[in-house]
Amino acid sequence: MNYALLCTVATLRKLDGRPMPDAKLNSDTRVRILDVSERQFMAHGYEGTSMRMITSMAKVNLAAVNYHFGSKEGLLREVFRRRLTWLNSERLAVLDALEERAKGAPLKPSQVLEAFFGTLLRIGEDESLGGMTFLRLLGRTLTDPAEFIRTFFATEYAEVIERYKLALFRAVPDVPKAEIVWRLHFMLGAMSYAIAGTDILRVITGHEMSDISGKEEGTKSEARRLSERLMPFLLGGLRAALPQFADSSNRQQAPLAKTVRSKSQEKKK
Amino acid sequence: MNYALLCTVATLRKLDGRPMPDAKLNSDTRVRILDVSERQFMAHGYEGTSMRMITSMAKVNLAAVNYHFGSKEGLLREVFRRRLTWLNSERLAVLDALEERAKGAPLKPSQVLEAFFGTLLRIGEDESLGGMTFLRLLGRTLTDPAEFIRTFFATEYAEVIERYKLALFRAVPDVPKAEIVWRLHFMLGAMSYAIAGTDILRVITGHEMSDISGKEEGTKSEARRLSERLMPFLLGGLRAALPQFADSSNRQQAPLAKTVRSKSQEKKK
DNA sequence: GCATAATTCATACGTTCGTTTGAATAGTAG
DNA sequence: CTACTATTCAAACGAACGTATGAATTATGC
Repeated sequence: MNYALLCTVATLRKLDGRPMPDAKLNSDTRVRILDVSERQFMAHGYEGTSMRMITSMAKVNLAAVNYHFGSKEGLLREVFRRRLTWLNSERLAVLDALEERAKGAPLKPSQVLEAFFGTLLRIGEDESLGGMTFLRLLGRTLTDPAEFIRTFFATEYAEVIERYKLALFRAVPDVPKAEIVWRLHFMLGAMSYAIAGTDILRVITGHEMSDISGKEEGTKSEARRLSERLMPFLLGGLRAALPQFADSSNRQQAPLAKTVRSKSQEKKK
Repeated sequence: MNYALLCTVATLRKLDGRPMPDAKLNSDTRVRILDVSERQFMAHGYEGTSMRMITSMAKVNLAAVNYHFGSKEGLLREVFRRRLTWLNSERLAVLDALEERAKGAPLKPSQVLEAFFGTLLRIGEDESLGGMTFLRLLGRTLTDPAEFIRTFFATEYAEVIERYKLALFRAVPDVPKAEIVWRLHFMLGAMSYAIAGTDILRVITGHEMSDISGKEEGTKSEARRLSERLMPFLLGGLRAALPQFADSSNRQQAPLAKTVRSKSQEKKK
């Protein structure tokens, strides 16, 4: 399995430590498979995309995927790795630069969010980084229940999340840390979902959005338009007023709508 | 295909218009299949769940699904329909009650959000409405790229979205309508993602969240804890300061982090 | 140019998929 | 009981799945 890796190892041994030429890692076949896979996984999901779809559309032999990536799982991992390594190292670099310039002072919340989400959304403007295709794929895959996908993302994101969590703790000192973690959670969700773009809203109200915003923003990329809307929303949510904790007698506190239970059909015990 | 429906039609004709007895629609086999499917679709996704998983786990014959629901797609639709019809009619009823009580005055933003998201989250507290299992399934399926799923949700949600959109327009008059639609979009995402719960954050920082919040909230349901955190975040995002539109010369306005491009690896043209 | 490694190719393997079929059984109204 | 409908069941269908194999082809180092 994965003969390409075996060959690579052999080559490396012969090259005696010198870095492997990019040509090997960026062969036509490899990138064609990755490009097509990115698009197909985005359009049909991981399980909904077959190797035969990919190989026929990429005009390569059926066995090519297993040769170059070992397995379908290996292919998906590589599809993400080639984008995420850039993204997350860039995120760390941006944060490093900001903190260095701040000379120890806490960053502004907007700076932290801009560094984290702005860097991501820049991918959508740059086709060589994956463009909107990869952004949509990312948004949709973050909620995929498959185990190997979850663990892959967990390890791939661990360092970045940790760094930005700490930066947010310092940037928003008046919000409890646990609350910030929750809100980071929510912000990731708002972003993924907005990016995925498979939602109901676009079907129903999509016209309005593009109509109204289309006046002066015709030249702007989809990613930039999204970013200008998303960042204020995230900032507002991050700095929102704290939830007033109910008094310890937590019965009958419920604001959850139970107003019209009579109107709904009777509940069967 | 779908012999059960054929039988149903025949029965209805014999019953001459009288409502069909519930026993037919709620046979043991039917609900056992639906319950198991709900859980399996949640855990492994639609494509990742096979009919043999479902039927063996529900202890019914393999052909039972096709008999009762016609196809796998029909099964998924029914899994959602039996929960969403309650959810969305309840949402409409709650909104009706609120607007009636307000006597024509605009509702408060918190009321609208509470009606929309609170009603949803109440499902998580009530096992007979689907509980957290269904909430997670819903969150994960909302980003599923499959066409028949998207169109199903679009029609299923159309009326509710339209009503709540109008309510939000009136509740937040100082935010442009197009902006509100975007933010409704973002709020749906934050909620779905938070509900889906397969994210990176829970793996990395899950302990902290439950540690800190676990003092006095041990008795609260998972859905209620989520709701208390989510609603302030959504409110803050909904009412956030408007994005300052860049002047029409939209070049070089970019706040998108391009600070440390030198640090990242050189970009190949 | 020759030997060797790297890649491509056609083909096949063994599974598993969703669905169908026709007979067997359970349920029900007259 | 009888006639009929509704449901369950075991078995099989063809198709599509991910992967493996060994020969053929191309590229590479000396």
